[in-house]
This record gives sequence, structure tokens and C-alpha cells, in this order.
Amino acid sequence: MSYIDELNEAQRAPVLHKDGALMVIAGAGSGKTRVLTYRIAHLMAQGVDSFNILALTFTNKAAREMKKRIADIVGNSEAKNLWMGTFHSVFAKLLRFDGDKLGYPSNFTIYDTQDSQRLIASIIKEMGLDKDIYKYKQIQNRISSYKNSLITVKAYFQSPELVEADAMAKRPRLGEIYQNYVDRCFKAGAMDFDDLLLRTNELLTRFPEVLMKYQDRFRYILVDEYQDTNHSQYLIVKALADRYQNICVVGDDAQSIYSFRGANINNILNFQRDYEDVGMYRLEQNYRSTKNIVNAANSIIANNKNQLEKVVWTANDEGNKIIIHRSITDAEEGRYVASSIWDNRMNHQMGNGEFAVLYRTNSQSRAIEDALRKRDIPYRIYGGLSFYQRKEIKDVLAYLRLVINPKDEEALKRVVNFPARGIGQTTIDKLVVAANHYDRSIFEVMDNLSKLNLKINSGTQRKLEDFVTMIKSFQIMNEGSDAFTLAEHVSKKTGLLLEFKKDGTPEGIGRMENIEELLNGIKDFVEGQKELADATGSLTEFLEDVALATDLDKDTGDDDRVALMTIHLAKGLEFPYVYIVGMEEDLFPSAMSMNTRSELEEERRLFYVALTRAEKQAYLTYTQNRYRWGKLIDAEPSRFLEEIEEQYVENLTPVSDGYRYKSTIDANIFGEVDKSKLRQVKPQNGTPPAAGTPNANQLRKLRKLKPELGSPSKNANTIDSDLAEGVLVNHTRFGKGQVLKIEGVGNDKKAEIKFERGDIKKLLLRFAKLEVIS
DNA sequence: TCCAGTTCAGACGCT
DNA sequence: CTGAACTGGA
Repeated sequence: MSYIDELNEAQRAPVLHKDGALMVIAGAGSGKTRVLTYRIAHLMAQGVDSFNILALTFTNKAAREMKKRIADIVGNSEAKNLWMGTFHSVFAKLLRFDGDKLGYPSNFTIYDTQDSQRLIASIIKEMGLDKDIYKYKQIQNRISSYKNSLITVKAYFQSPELVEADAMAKRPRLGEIYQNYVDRCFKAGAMDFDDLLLRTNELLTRFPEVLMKYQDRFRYILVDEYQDTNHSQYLIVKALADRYQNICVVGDDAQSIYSFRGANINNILNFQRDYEDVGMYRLEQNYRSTKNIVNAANSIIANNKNQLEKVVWTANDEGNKIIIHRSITDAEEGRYVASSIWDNRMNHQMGNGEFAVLYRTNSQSRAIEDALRKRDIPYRIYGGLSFYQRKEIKDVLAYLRLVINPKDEEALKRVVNFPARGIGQTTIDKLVVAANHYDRSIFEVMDNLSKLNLKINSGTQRKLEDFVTMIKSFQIMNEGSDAFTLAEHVSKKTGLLLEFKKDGTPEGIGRMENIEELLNGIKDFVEGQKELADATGSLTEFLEDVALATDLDKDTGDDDRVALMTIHLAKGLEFPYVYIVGMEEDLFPSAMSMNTRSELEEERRLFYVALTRAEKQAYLTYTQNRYRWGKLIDAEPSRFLEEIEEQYVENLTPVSDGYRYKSTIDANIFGEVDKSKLRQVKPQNGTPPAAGTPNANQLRKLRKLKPELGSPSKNANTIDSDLAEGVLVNHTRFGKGQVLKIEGVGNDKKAEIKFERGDIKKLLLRFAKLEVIS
């Protein structure tokens, strides 16, 4: 029991807590993962069979690490048998076993958000509805939140309030769209993300014997980040834990940041009402951060009205004050972050991996990336457009999905004419109509064309038949080959690789390389799976992994790079140095989350999460101007900056690009001046309000320093000076080339360029994306 | 009928 | 900046 000594008293209590329900309220950095890990290890050491433990974590990576740690402690390989992972991946696995009772094939497809949206868009079109009123993204969002609240189509129609609300919003047919969407998913043998939870609920409710089976199997249930569970997840946990009531939840109401996707903070607030005799534990000592950071974070969260009593404290050093930095533009903000990282690395012998840059929205990463790249600081972006969401990758995956599940409508529509094989929209529309009419999948319709007598000309018919034959040949191959062999064959045979290769542009080559990377990934997966006894290394499993993998789950190796991510993704992580950028009104807090107190409080909790990621030093930066929607707009400092008690922060006067901007704003924010006046200095349109705002001249200079600041496509002058006859250039699509001739003036200015690929093109400089090489 | 090039609207966060 | 709709040419 030596591992028990590694815990402090507060942590030890919940670890040693015997059977029954318990809740651990854990402040930021108080070692809650440690408690979960050790509790599981302890259960196993006490003789609980690892097969009887279910642990729901926030990421699959966290689950993997925990398993490893548990194996270290308990000293055997039993840890492998634990069911551990995110809600989505654990219950996807469960549904592969028992989803057949609901009518799903065990190889059901998992639709990602894009698949769902495309399907909804086509349903709206098929129903002949006005796409300006029925916006597919909004509708998808609505349906998703219905599902997360367990409002099925039936429940929707039975609720006069919901029906009424949509009628009032001029969308009386939303229920029908919902119905059609659910039907189509089912027919396609597909579940969306929300279905993984919703259908699990359905399964457990409708089939008591299944419920019993899993209740008996999961005698001990542990849930991490309980504050972020939604209603659907809550019900699953409740149902499974009902028999033995051995449930342990860990969370922090102050870190609840997912209400936008249905997370219900009441789940944690009401836990004591849901179970009998709940053991309550609090972890309040922070081991992660300096006193300054902990206290600053406390001063922020104190502005929230709705919260559980809790005093987070630390015995760590005082530490440095939080540094606040103002810059002129987002590009300059990036440069500041890069140079600060550079300095810290030098002065404190830090590796790149010790730094994180956190932002509110993914689009902010661009400016940071540019600056880091200029300084040759290695970085890695998490989230955003992930590898698996790239077009070429989704194309390969769609073919594979189709092999596994030919009913997968979205996969089929994606690749039936890519690479182009002469099957156009009109033909697809006919097939969809026929499929709906006969209540069959599109693939089945395609497979029986000759019997159906659709009005499709014979040439197109043959193309369709060829496609079907090709997919069928893949299916046969899948029987006898591993996932890698098949995927490689598919990328070649379909012409996907060739398509990108022959295009010859740097873009195309990049895509080809991405496909190769995907193939390598599949190879690794297949080989990794061979070692595991229970896994088959099948394509189905790979596709599931891909569908549910988050960027954080990917093996980072031990590479030493600066981490760039949204604050949401940073939950649960920690870094010695943390830069929180874009501390501006309308950005953070987001303009869309300032309408109600509870929305604003969630933004504030988000800020709390961001700040408490830092171990040694935190930086908060904001800019006075920021590019948004391609336009430069005025920005003002975030209200959150004022909410930190002054004693914990240090405000830097920025020096940049050789200019020193005097600012009246600075004195106002943190000086003795009345803070409430701050937001009244909102700039009038066009007139420079404060001395800190750069005038047109200064902006021009900034732009010159950093050409990509302006929009090159609209402002050809940026490269005018360097562009001359004979100069070598790089075009994003056509690659390298040499300028032969320049003609025209102003907006009509053109360059004739001979590209390495051999062709000569005349390009309007106004639009051409050219980069001068020599 | 298909395709490629152009125009136009929309945009927070995540599985 | 991206994806979907639109338009004109093949």
C-alpha cells in the first residue's frame, strides 16, 4: 500500500472511500486525476476485478495515460481490461455489441458534424424549403441539442412548447426535418455523435436485460469532469450505477465550460440528491501554480454569483506577477508572444514544450503561427481543422466507409464522382429520389439499375455500374486483407492518389503527402492492434478511432513544440508558461455570449480555466486592432482584465517595431482612474480616439513590415516593388515560375508567367497569390 | 448533362 | 477565409 503515501490527506480520503456514491469537488490543479487513478488502482488492489470497472474520462489520451499509471502501481497487466475512455468511444463500443437490438448493424458508420450538416442540407432541399429560413447549420445545431436533452422526434411533437417555439420562429416544419434526418441516418446505418449517447439510452431503457448485463458488469463507475456532462450522459451514468450505486464523480463547478453543447451544471450541483449517503470530498490545495496565479484566478471567479463554496489555495512560491501586454494589431501580438517565448527559452533554459498559447477561437491561431514560424520556433496546433477533416483524407475515408457500410449515404455522395467519373448532380438527385421512393439505400438502387428503369441514359448507367463493381471488389478484398493493404489499394485504384499527383501544384503534392501519411497511420494502427488480444485490427475499428479521435488523443511523440490551442481544448492540461491572447471585448468574452448572466459567467469560468493552466508565469495580451472577417476592426480590452485584482498583475508598456506608443488607455485601466469610464473611450468610427490607436501612416508602415497583414489579393501594390520581368515567383496553385512580362496598370496589371510545369499563364496581379522568390 | 470558374453569404467552442 | 450556389462553356 505504499502508493497511498504519495497522496495528501485530502486526496487519500476519497481514494480509500469504500463502496457507495462519492463526489470529489476538486479545484484547479489539486490532483484530481491522481485521485481517480489511485482510486482505481486501490480498488484493484482490494480485489475488485478490472473487468468490473468503468471509467469515463475527458479524452482518450487521458484514459491511456491513466491505464499506464495504474499498471505501474498495481504491477500487472490487468489494467488492460478496464473499460476506460470518453463517453462517446465507450458507448460506441457498447453499441457495436448490442446496437443490433435497435436495428443497427454492428459496423454502423459514425457521421461527423459535416456529414450531418450535408444530410440536413439535402433534406431541406428535397423538401423544397427556403434555405434562407431553414439554415442547415442552425437546424443541425437544434437537432443536436434536442438529442442531447433526450428529446426524440416523438417527444418533440408531443411538446406543444417546442412545436410552438419553432412555429413562432417561422420554421414550422422543423419537426419534419428532424424526422427525416433521423430516418435517413437510420437507413444509412449511421449514428451521429449525439446518437452514440441517445441510442445508448434507448438501448438501456428498452431492453432491461441489456441494462442488467451492463449494470452487473460495471460495478464501479468513475466519471471525470462531471460538471461537463449533458443530460444524455447523466442518464446513462445514472442507469448503469443504479444497481450497485458505486459511483464516483469528480469535477469542479468553476470549470464548467461546455453548456453550449448541453452540459448541465446541475448534474454536479444535484448529485447529492440523486444518490443516497453521498460521501463528499473537497480538494482545495493547488499544487500546480504560483500564489500569484492562484489568487488572481480566485479574484476572477469571485465575480460569478453561481458557484459552490470553495477556497483554492497553494503552498507554492509567490511567483511572478501576471504580465499584461497591449499591442496594436494581432500580427504584432503574435510577434510579442514569439519574442517573449524566445526570451524565456534563453533566460530560463526552457524547452518549447513548456509553452502554450491559448485563444478563444481557432481563427486566432493564424497570427501566432506566422510569428512563430518567422522566429523558427517549432509549434503544434491542436484542434481547428484537424488532419482527419481535410478534404483528401475525408475522401479516402469515405471510400473505406463505403466498403464497410455501403448504405452510408454521405460517404457515397462524397466520392461517387470524385475523382470525376461523369456522374453529376442530376444523376445523384434521381438516385436519391428513387432510394427514398423504394425505401432502399442509394447503393442498392445503383446496384439494381437495370431493374428499376430510371430515366438515366445508358452511358451514365454504365458509369454507375462500374462504380458499384469497383466498391464490391474492395469489399471482397477487405475479407482477406488488413486495413492498410486495402486502404493502399483503394487510394490507387480509385485514382485518388493520381488525381492529386497529376495536378502537380504544391497544393496537390501536399494532399498526396497527406494521403501517404494517412496510409502510414493505418499501418501503425494495424500493427499496434496485432499486439492486443481483443482487437481485430479491422477497418471498422480504425474508422471508429478516427471518427472519435480528438487532436489531443494523437500521439505527440516526445516532440518539443509550443502548443497552440483553444482554451476549451486546454482543459485538464498544464504548462509552465501560458499566453492567453486576444483578451478583448467581443472576442473574450465572446460577443455571442454576453446576453445573459449565465453566458457571461461561463465565459468567466473559461477565463478561469485558461489562467489556471499556468504553473509559473501567465501572460495576457490584447490588441487595439484586429483582423476579423478580413477587415481591420477596433478592439477594446476585455472586461476580464479589470476583474483581476491589481496586486497580481504587471502592465507592460509595449515597445514594438521601434515605435513607442503612449497610451491614455493604459493609465486608465490599471491606474487609480475610475475604471468604469474605460469602456466609454470606445473609438468613434474613423477618428483615432486615443493616442494608442495607430494612424493611417503607422498602419501603412506596419503593413510594409508584414505584407500578409494587408490582403494581397486586393492590394497588388504590396508586391509591386519586387515584381519585375525575369523574377522567380511562387504561386499557391501553379507552383514556381518565372515572370516573362508585366503589362497594364492599376487593377488591370497583369504578369505573364512561365511555370515550371511547362504552361504559360497571364495572371491579374489583383487576384494572383504570388510570392517573390528571388 | 457535366464541369470549372466565379460570386456570395456566413463565421465560437467540441465529440 | 470556406463552402455552397450560380453561370456559362464544352
